[in-house]
Amino acid sequence: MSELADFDAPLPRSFYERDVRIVARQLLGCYLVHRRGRSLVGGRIVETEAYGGPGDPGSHADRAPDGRARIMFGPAGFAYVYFTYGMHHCVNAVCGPEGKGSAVLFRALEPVLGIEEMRAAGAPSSLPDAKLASGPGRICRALGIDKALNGADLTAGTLRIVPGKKVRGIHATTRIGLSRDDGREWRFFVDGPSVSGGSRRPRR
DNA sequence: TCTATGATCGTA
DNA sequence: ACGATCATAGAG
Repeated sequence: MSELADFDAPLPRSFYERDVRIVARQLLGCYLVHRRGRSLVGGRIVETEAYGGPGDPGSHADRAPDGRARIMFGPAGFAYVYFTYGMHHCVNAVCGPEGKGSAVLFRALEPVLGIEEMRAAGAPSSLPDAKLASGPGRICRALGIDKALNGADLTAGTLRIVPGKKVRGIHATTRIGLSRDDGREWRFFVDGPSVSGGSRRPRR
């Protein structure tokens, strides 16, 4: 994987076991990579959102802790993958101490590895390469992530996060697309063409 | 059981 | 601005 850090040296579990806001910021610049057969598909993380446990009205963990979000209450460093709007998957990394119920949602990647595979996964031909993983649903479509990866160990399985270069110029805004929220600025991104561009997106 | 809705995206 | 499309949550 050439200029990238090694797929065989993923972030350790201790990285995820800290406050979800710290982890969300430090994940920027790291690489989310999925090994599919012989090939690697992934990119540089440029946008994340932090979700707290009970008490964060925007978090799935605030609603039904024994439902789909129960994986959020388990140990850190595992994937929480859910299906929404009848057609999209979204992927998170469980963070914080076990039982806290917090996680980081991956919202956008800058495509780096397996760009041909990303495009073949059903992206509209009008989408430029930079936008192939721009948005939580697009990340999962581009990398081939679905509920089969719910609960997967991000430190050892086929879906991993590997360290990258430290980033500067992190912006913080309110989170996108929530019906219940309290305005906390827990969305983090670094400027660039791969940042998601939904119609409800707050400006910098 | 039944119904409403969503941490979205593509097209108009 | 709207429709797709279905698992989940909340109501009855």
